Formats: sequence, C-alpha cells, structure tokens
Amino acid sequence: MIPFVKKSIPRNTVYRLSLYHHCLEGPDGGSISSEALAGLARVKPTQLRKDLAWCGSLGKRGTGYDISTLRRRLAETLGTSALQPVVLVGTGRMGSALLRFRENFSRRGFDIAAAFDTRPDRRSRIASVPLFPMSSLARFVNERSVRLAILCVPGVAAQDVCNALVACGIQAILNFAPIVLQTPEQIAVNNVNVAIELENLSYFLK
Amino acid sequence: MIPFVKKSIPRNTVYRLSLYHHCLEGPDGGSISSEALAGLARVKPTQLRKDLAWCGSLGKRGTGYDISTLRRRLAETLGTSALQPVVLVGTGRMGSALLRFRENFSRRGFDIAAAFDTRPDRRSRIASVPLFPMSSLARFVNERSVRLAILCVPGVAAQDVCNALVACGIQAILNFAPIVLQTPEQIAVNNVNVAIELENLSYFLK
DNA sequence: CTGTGTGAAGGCTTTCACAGCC
DNA sequence: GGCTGTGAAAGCCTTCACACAG
Repeated sequence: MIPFVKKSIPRNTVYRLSLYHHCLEGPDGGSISSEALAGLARVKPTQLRKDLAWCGSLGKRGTGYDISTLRRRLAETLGTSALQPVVLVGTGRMGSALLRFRENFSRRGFDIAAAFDTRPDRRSRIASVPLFPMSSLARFVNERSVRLAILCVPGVAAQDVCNALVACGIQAILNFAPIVLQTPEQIAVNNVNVAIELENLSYFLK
Repeated sequence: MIPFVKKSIPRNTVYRLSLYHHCLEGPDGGSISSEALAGLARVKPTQLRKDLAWCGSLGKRGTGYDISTLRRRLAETLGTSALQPVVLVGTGRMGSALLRFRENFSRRGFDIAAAFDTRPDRRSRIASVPLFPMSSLARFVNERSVRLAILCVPGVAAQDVCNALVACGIQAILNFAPIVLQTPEQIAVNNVNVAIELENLSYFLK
C-alpha cells in the first residue's frame, strides 16, 4: 500500500495566498474573476487559479470567485482564522514603530500580546501593549502558548534572544535583526532586512 | 551568427548573493570555504558554489574563497561598489525608524540623501538626513539622479506617491506601505509587509 | 587529499491549451 | 459566451557526481 502523504503547499504559493488574502481586503461582497484578482496581486491569472486550487475548487465558471467564501477559505488554509498571540522582543525604534501598527495586525488575525525588553524603563505599555522585562518571557510564552515571535533587537543580541525564544517553545520568528539566525530545522524564520532589499534592488537599476 | 545574449542572473540567485555579501561582513582577511560560508548563510555548499560562479571563477581549489576579493566582486556584480543615493518618502514612525539606521545602509553602499513628507513640520533634519516637502521631490531626484526610493507613507497615499516617484524617473522602489503598487513593467518593486510575513509564518505553525 | 567548477539529472514552478461547467 | 480547473509542456532552480586545480 502506498502511504498517503498530504502534499504540502509550495512555499511560493503560500506566500502568494497571503498576498491574495491581502488584496481581498478592499472589495466586499459579490464575486471577482481570476483575471481581476490577478491584476490586483500582479500575477498571471493562470497562476492564481493554480494557487487557489490548493484551497479546493471554489470558483464558479462563468462568474469567478465569491469574495467572502474565498477570504474565509484563505484564512483557514493559512491558519489565521483564530486570533494568534504574538510576542515582540526589542522595543527600540523599529519595535516601537511596529507596536503602533497593532490594529493592522489584529485585523489579519494576529494579536501582539506583549512586548519584552532588557530595559523596560518607566513605561509599562507601548501603544497599549504591555511591556515586560526579558526575565518574564519564558513564563509568558508558556502560559499563553505563544508560537510566534517578532524579533527587533540589535544584531549583536539577536542570536542569544533567538536561542531563548527557541528554548521556550516558539515555533516561528519574524526577524528584523540584520543577521542570519542559526536555528533548528523545524523553526520557521522569515527575515526582513532592508539593506539586503536595497542591494537586491540595485542589481535591477539601469 | 548566434546573437550574444548576456544571460541575467536568476532572481533567487541575486537575492542569495546579497545574503552572502552580508554574511561576509563579520570575518575579515584570509579565506573561507564554500561549506563555511554556506553554513553562515544557511544554504547548501553546492548551491553557494553555483551562485558564486555567476561572479566568475574566484575560488582556489583546496583553499576556498579569498574573503576580500569575494566581497569586492559581489559588490561589483550587485552594483553597490559606488555609493548609491536613495530618497525616503514618508517620515512617520516607520520612516523615522529607518532613518536612524542610515550608517547601516551607508556601510552597504546606500546613502539616504533626503527624506520627504507632506508635512515637514518644524524639523529640517531627522537623524541628520535633510527633510523636504513633497513639492521638491521631483527636482531633487532629477538634480541628484536618484534611482532608488524607499516608500513609507500610509497605504491610502502610497499609490499616488508611487506614481509621482515613477514620473520623476525613479527606477526601483522599496515599499513598506501595505498595498500592492501598480507600476510599469520596468520598475523594480520589493515589498516589506509585516502582516503578510506573519500570515506566511502562521502556515508553518504546528 | 582538500575543496572548487560544472555538465547532467532531478525536482519544482509556471505557463499553455483546452475541456467542462455555469 | 465567459471563466474556472487541470493535465501536459516548458522553463527554471537545485542537487548530484565527479573531473580537476592547488
């Protein structure tokens, strides 16, 4: 007997599914054709249809996709139907800036439950997110079963903090520190590195 | 006669070349093997060697790659040997935070030459970068031949500002606004979208 | 004997073409 | 008639295997 393997969605496709989800924030009610949605997301219509096939056959021929159904199904597929708690570590310029966008994230299914810093100075909250010292990170993560972390500490501290996050059970990290984190296989890491993005763009200058 | 076509470096490879360049900031002098550098960048050694082959044959068999030669060649290939002027538009939380990292960028070959905002209030500089009203954007870009822009305005304003940037000759945009920009083919756009990154990570949670 | 450079193979993604349903 | 779903083809990227330089 051939073992059943649930083939997982290709990485690029997962990325584009988030993108489609994002593009559906504007339009409300009714349907949208693959061509229209592909235009918003700047991809080819055939690619969009192939991608959406991973979420099941939910388009109507001759009509397109029902927007609210599609939105729901995308959230289910990506795992953002239920509100997901997130911790943010490092409340320097970048970390604080991100905390101000919290409603943006909560609309997308992410709740920044707490922020941590080595030096939580006077304030106990930033943009209404409670701020704690690093020493209480592990306990908070455990008690609230947090699986996602945003890392905004300076480069020199990043690997140590990353190790601490992994040790207390974090499964995925969005890394703003300008270093490549060394993590075990099973930890998912996405990097946001402005210098690399600029360098990458400069290759395409004429 | 077969026309000579300079095959361009694949997108993923360009991205990884930036990554390697970045990983070489620490070690100084001497050589490094493909295995060691691949470990720092978290890729496979064979992939690294294939990627570096786009920069020419610069490894020594039995030894590895000379670090300073490699760094120089990567910068040449990516087009960051000469200092590249960049404009930043939108000095809200995110824009201001980025301006504080300017030395980080200048070390990598990018000079944030000016920042622009609709409401440049009292200050004429942020983190020593001169701040101008939007009305002087076109002139500045033209006079200084700026080709790269960082876009940090709110989503509702982003497309308009993007159009203005394209109109005055900007060739590449690093977009922090949470929308998909509609631009002509030839403009390179990289997006930094925290909500999408989080959504993407949440797919990989167990 | 170590570690690079590279054709060839394999695997994955995108695009095409068109059948099928509304 | 319009638009989706999907096998097949094409294209691209990664990995392998190994020749060969230092």
